[in-house]
Amino acid sequence: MNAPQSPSPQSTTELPKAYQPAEVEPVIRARWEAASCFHVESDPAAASESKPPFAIFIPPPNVTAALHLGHAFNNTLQDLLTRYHRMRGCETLWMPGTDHAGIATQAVVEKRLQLQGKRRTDFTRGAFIAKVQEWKDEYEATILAQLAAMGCSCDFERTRFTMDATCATAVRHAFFQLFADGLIYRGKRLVNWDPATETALADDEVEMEEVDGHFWYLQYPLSDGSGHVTVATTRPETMLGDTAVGINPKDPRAAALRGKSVRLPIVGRVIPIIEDEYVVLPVSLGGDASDTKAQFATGFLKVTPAHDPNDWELGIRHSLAAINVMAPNGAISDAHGWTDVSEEARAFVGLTREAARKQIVAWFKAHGLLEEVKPYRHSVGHSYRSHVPVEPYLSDQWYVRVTDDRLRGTALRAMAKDQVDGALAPEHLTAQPMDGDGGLRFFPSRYAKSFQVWHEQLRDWCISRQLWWGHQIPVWSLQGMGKVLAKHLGVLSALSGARASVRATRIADGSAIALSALAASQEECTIFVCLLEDADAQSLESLGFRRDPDVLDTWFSSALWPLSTLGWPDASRWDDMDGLLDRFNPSSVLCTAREIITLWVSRIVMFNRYFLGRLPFRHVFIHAMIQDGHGQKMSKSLGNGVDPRDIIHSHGSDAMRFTLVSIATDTQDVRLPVDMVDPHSGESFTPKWITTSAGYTVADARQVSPKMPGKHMVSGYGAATGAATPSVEEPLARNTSARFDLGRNFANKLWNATRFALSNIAQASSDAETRPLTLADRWMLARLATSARELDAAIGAYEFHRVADTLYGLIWRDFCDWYLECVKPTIRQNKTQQAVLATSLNALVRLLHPVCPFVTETLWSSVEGARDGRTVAGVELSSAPLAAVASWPRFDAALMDANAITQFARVQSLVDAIRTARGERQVSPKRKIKLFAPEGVTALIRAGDGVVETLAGLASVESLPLSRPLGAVALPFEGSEILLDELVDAMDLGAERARLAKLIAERTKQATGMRLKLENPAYVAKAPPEVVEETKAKLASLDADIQAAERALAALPPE
RNA sequence: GGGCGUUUAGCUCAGCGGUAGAGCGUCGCUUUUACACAGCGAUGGUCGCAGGUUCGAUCCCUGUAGCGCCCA
Repeated sequence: MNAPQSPSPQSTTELPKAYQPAEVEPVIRARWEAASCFHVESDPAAASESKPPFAIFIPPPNVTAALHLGHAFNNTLQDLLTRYHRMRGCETLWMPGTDHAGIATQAVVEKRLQLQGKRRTDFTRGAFIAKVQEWKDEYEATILAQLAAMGCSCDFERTRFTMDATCATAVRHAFFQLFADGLIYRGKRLVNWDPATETALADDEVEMEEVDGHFWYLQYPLSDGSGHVTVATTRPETMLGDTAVGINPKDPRAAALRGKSVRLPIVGRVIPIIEDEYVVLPVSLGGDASDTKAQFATGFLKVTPAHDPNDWELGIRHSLAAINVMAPNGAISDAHGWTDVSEEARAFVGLTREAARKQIVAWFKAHGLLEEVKPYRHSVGHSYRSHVPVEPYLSDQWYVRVTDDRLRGTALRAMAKDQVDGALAPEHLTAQPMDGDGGLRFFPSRYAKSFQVWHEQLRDWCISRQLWWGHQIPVWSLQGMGKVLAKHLGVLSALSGARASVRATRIADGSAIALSALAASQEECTIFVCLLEDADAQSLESLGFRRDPDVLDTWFSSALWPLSTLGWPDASRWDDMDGLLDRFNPSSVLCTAREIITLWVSRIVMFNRYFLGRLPFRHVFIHAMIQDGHGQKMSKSLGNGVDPRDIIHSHGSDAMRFTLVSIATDTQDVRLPVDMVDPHSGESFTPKWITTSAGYTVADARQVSPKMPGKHMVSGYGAATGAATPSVEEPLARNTSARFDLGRNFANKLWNATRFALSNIAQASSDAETRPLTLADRWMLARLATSARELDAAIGAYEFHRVADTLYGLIWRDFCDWYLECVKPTIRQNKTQQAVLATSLNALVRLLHPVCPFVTETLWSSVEGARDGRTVAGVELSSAPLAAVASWPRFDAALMDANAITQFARVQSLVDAIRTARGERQVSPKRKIKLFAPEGVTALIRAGDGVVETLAGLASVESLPLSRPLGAVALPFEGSEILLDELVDAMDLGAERARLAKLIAERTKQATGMRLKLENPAYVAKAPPEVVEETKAKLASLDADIQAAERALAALPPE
């Protein structure tokens, strides 16, 4: 860090009347940047002061698009934690960066090319990647600018990107090690295939959608001509690849059909009838009537192993062929494994799957083999990217064997013991105990279950993607007869085992073959070579080896984020990274949303533990998802996502942050009603909503200016869908939301309170004296101390709305509404009080800083200056050049003066009672009144050092006179009667009677409730004694109040 | 079909065993030199519904309905 600058005392006249975030924020950001105060040094000596480490890795946002309010929420909470721990004296690192988001980013770039009539394949791979890179550069810059605008205290000098050299090196090393350790394999499997983008999708990239479809009932003739069976299918087009018909062995018809076969229509293929428990029995034959499938089933199942995951399993059990009848684009094809194409079938080759479905159904109908068609609503997997139905597709893919105990087991064993539901299965516990076992904790705890269940149901992870944008798989392969391939082994052995890992498989069934057995093999085989360095590729390629064209699933690189960003596996290769891995991994907490638990959290835990033997983080904090005002997730395609810069523009960064913190409860979702800002008038308004065909409520693409009906604007929905194009005449409207008024008003309140406090301290009288602490002083210090404790507890529990509530109550309610009002008459003469005020203000600014860094930093130098020479014993506030590096205030326990808190609460209720009496009668604040009260109350008022007189507008306080003054208003207070005289010129006797009668009725109702309770012997016997005592005390107080009110009523002159 | 969450003042949400709170909104009063992005006061709720446990339920349990998300 740079040398601290001494705070320059600012005269309060420099502070404008209202807080102007737009003017201040860039200045403050520059100040932080100049001080480099968010950067951690790599030099291990810098960490030698035994500062505890605190680290957060940002969930790297996709470079697909700019950040929306969901990200703002996520990052605000991370920044709160980061700034808080920095102030607490931790060595603090918040690692920023972005994610390349393979499919999503490639898709947006391809979409953009499509508008120009071009396709990805019109370019070379390198040229296309360059285009994606341009997009990435633009959005990465946008995202980083957004983070900075939000005030995020990231170590921006360390910003990483999942495809930069540092991360790429980590990815390469991780892949190599997993490959060498046998945890990566190549498999022919059914994958979730997106025929539009022609790539495999992970399970979690598939979205289930309800679709209105049909069950078609197709007759397949028995090959011996003895009849037919009827299969029910939702996907008739796949029948071209059928290789069996299944029947349940419990089906009474099974015995008669045993050993028989069917001649597949159109194709002519003769396929067996097989028996398997999996086949659903129709309801008529004893099937489960509550199972929809049983209601539609015929008992005969067409089995298409190459086009259905369940059929694939059946195929393995019954050794059936898997015949793939589709091309990667989803069209019927005879070029991808289908060889017995009949003349009749040839007509269908080349049709899209949709067309093929129609024509095959038509064929069956035309040939009298379509028995029936029934409508059927069912859920169908769709690509989360292209939104077309996903095709189960047979292809060669790379997998990570995450089901291995070395991965899944370590992730499960990492869970905190008390968060594990039940007991972990023995197969997850076979590995040796590892550092970090039981050390992973979820907040809120219920999310631990999602983590656990996901792992228990885990399947191997398909990591290859048929894309160009991403980390290309570092495996080179060559096919050929085993003994021919064996000739290359000499060259391969020249590559050291530390640089290359070699494996061979048989093409026929994909089974492994030992390299030593290759020379004797007559079979067609493939040699796979995984290289650690590209430098070795040339020698392989000269032998005819070719690199796998696919890239890795984005999550593979994301999963390495806490490793790769710190230079793993070898930090010495990079500048300024020595020692970081050991200091900041494990990190402290991961902050993210629940949708990421499976995609990301799980995989980071597995990888970090596998490669480093450590937890990547100790805590996982899952926050709510921000929805729009209609309960819909903010999404790019709907354009209902709000750019945080819009909110910063309308309300300021601190306002946005404070409001976001205040809505961070532990629920799953928070709704944020969104308004629009008219670019023509600058006024915000509620846009005109429409409902899309998919049922979403969105702001209509074009909106009319509410103030200038001739003018129009474009909504986010309009821009996102292309339904309207923003122009100079019709600009894109910014969003805003009245919810952020809370934060804006709050920041402004602090601003003005500070102006006021500073001016009073600055204009202190020359004859000001040192005096004992007043009740209000002691109370304010006690409130600060207890609030600081509450903030520590709330942050420690990741219950952030409690942070906002506590700060709001402390600053607005306690400090502004009460303390400042209390000290107004005395502050200029009372040196002690000036010290309390300066100290309180200073502590408040520190306590608020993690939530509202800009306004607090702006006020910092003035507030620090005002404290100069004025400190209060028991409050520890070490001086600092910037709020960002100031210490978190510490308060001696002795300051938590319970007596001051109780007594001040009595003062407050007395003031409230008098104010209510004034308010009810609309008495001007200028009018000073007289109070007559019994000794207990006047003692309290004396203890308040003038506070009651000031706040309640009292001219005098006197003992109760023997005779009640005419026109005095009586109030019950703490069971006795107090009189307000000269409150009104003429008493409205009727209103007075009504008020007292209403008061008596209310208290009597309450008292009756208490009395009934106390008359219940079970209550007195079983309720805790202190609760019973409390009830008795309350009842006594109510009764006294009632009596006082009755006396007052009786004393009113007759009408 | 399984899991999770949610239903509390007009709106957005806290509270989660001792007969209900906040912010905004609404309605009064106040332009009193910190703040009208304000102050003071008021109005407003049979805490989704039905059972149960308990001396006592908005809070715990069971059932039920609506809404939302995740997984199959």
